[in-house]
Amino acid sequence: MYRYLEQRLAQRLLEFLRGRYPEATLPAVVIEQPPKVALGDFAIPVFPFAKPLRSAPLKIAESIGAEIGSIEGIAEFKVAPPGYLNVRIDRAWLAQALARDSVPSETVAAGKILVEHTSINPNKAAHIGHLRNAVLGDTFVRLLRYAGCEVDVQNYIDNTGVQVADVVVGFTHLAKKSRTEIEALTREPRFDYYCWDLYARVSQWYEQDKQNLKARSETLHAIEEGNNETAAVAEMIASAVLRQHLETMDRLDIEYDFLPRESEILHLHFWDAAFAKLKDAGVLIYENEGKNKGCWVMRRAGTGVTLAEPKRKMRQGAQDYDSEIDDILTEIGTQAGVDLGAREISEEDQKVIVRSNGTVGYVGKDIAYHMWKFGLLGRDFGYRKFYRYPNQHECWISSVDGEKDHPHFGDVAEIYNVIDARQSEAQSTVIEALRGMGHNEAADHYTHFSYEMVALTPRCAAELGYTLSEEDKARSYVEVSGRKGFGVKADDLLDQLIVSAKGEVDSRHPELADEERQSIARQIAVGALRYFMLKYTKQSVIAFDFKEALSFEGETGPYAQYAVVRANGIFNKAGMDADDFAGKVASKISAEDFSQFLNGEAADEIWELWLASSKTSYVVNQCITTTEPAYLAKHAFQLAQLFNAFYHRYPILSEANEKRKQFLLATVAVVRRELIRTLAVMGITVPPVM
RNA sequence: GGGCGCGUAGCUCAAACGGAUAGAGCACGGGAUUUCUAAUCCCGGGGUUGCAGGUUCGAUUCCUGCCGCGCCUACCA
Repeated sequence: MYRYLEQRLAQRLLEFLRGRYPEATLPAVVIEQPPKVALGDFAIPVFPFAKPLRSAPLKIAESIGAEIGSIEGIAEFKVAPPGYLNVRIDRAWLAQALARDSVPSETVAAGKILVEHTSINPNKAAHIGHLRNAVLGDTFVRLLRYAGCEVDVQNYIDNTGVQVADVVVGFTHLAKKSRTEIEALTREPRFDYYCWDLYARVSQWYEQDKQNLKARSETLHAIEEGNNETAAVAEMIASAVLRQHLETMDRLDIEYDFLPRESEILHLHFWDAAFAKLKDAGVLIYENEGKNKGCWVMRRAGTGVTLAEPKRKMRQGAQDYDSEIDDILTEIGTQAGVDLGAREISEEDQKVIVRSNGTVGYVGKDIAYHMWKFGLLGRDFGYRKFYRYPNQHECWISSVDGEKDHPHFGDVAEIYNVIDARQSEAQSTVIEALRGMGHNEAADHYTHFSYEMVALTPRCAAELGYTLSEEDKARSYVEVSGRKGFGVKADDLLDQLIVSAKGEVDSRHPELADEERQSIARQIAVGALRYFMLKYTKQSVIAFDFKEALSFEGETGPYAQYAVVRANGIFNKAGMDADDFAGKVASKISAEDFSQFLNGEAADEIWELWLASSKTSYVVNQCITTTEPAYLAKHAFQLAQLFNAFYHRYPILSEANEKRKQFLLATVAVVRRELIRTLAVMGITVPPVM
């Protein structure tokens, strides 16, 4: 509702200004939120209008407030020095709309959206870095779905890379296991943990003697080749580890629709199709000399002069974009002696796509894969059922020979790739390749959802028994490394959270059956973990520390869950059903009652709760446009915090004035509803008791 | 060397688009309801937003330079 009102206000303001000052070129109207509710609910800084209108900010604010006329849902305009026009929402109007839970119709962009996340190499157990990726990705999927978008979720599996080869080498050369022995191991519950250790051992083994690396290249070659014993073993291992990753993520309620694998990109010759198109478009250049002699190379993203990017940014950002900029940029290019059609790329700006031996690197495969995503490749995967979730949801996997009946993946309008910041150059290269082939539309709808890594604090590393170099000890964090077996495994962390939560539940609710306490503990653990991964903004490196991650107090998931449990407690005590009450709120409280109980300074505190409750869709929208789910966590925390203060200050069931009691119950019901929704988008459910 | 990012309270982090007195949590000190209540609430100390300039009515936010830190920069994936 808040978003709806903001849009309406912005529109009316624009109409008014255009009508009132037809000659003046006016800056864009910005609508902000005042620092305090007492000031108002929206704030419009009018400073930018002072110069074009040749008038003092306060005067302008005054005239707008006086002349704009009435707007439904807006109560009044108030001028505030040094130059703000503050807007008060009609509190009763908004409360009624919220009580009815009326959702203004929204237009959703047409076309399917593809979100790719998780993408763990299937050669070891998932660790906390992977958890951040999966939680961010899954939450973004939920955000898009909440906004009404149609979304496919993909988890890309690199099952033919060196990482898988390494663990195969571990089984064959170090553990010396036969195929049947390995097969038996894959059925063990923590096969991925076994691989975790083996992978670390293999890395050490390579370091002991560089000759050992021969085993790696032979194995890798055999895997890529396919149709042999080594490839079959690799496939068996990768599939088993993948299955365990899916189980791990399912513990956090994270599901996928499709698992495209590199092996099919290879065996279905996606690259051949892409290669031909890239050569035709002149994106790839054959290098005749230098260190990259005999390779097909591409210009590294971000090097050289390109006009497309700055122009696009200007178009999006500036309303007064002037086509003259076009000419200016071309002029600059000419003066600098840059011929945009030039084929020469300096050696350091070259990115090798096809090696001199004719094999393609991973960026090349990624380009082909992304052409497939946008339906630009002219080829498709085969599809096979791979994993059925307990809720019967089917997850498909790529296959050379697919099943006859299958859903259609790919060919989407927009994609989001949740991949950590270290890969931003590779991502940009793929985007530039699309642009180079003339697929600007696709490139514009390609978003690298970039985030920073999860690292360990030196203290945490010490707790886990790792010995650090003096240099590392001095750092504020140390990068995790699957190769070294250095990190916190996802399942271990979740197990630890569950144990910790279970202890709390046991002491608080000894009357419950153990099974029930276990289930509550799981919900709390998932809430804590998912919240923890979401509360940091994407570009912040999470320096992981057990103390922070295991906390259930303050700005945490359990804090927010607890607020809902408290709200439920009120209704339970009153012998009412919370959802049922929420559905009838609108008919129970008249506009006069709302008006009476929400207006006046004393009501500001409760109004703040209603106002915050109205912001869910506003926040969801903000999260999507900025690809930043952290705002959602902030919203949940704010709702919970306001509610807890309210809960403490206002006794509800003992309220003598019956109308006021109904109003207070309505407040609880609406906040509860919005908090449950917000948590659901974060993938967090609420236990019956805590 | 080049590219990207970061630097805010003792610690971990907020402050989208430049806006009103830079906010939370943790930690620390003090306090709270016979109630729907303690995974909670209230109060308190804590800050020259790395440094120096610039643009602006206004800068944590934009620009330039410097200092410090991280990541990327393979014919690995």
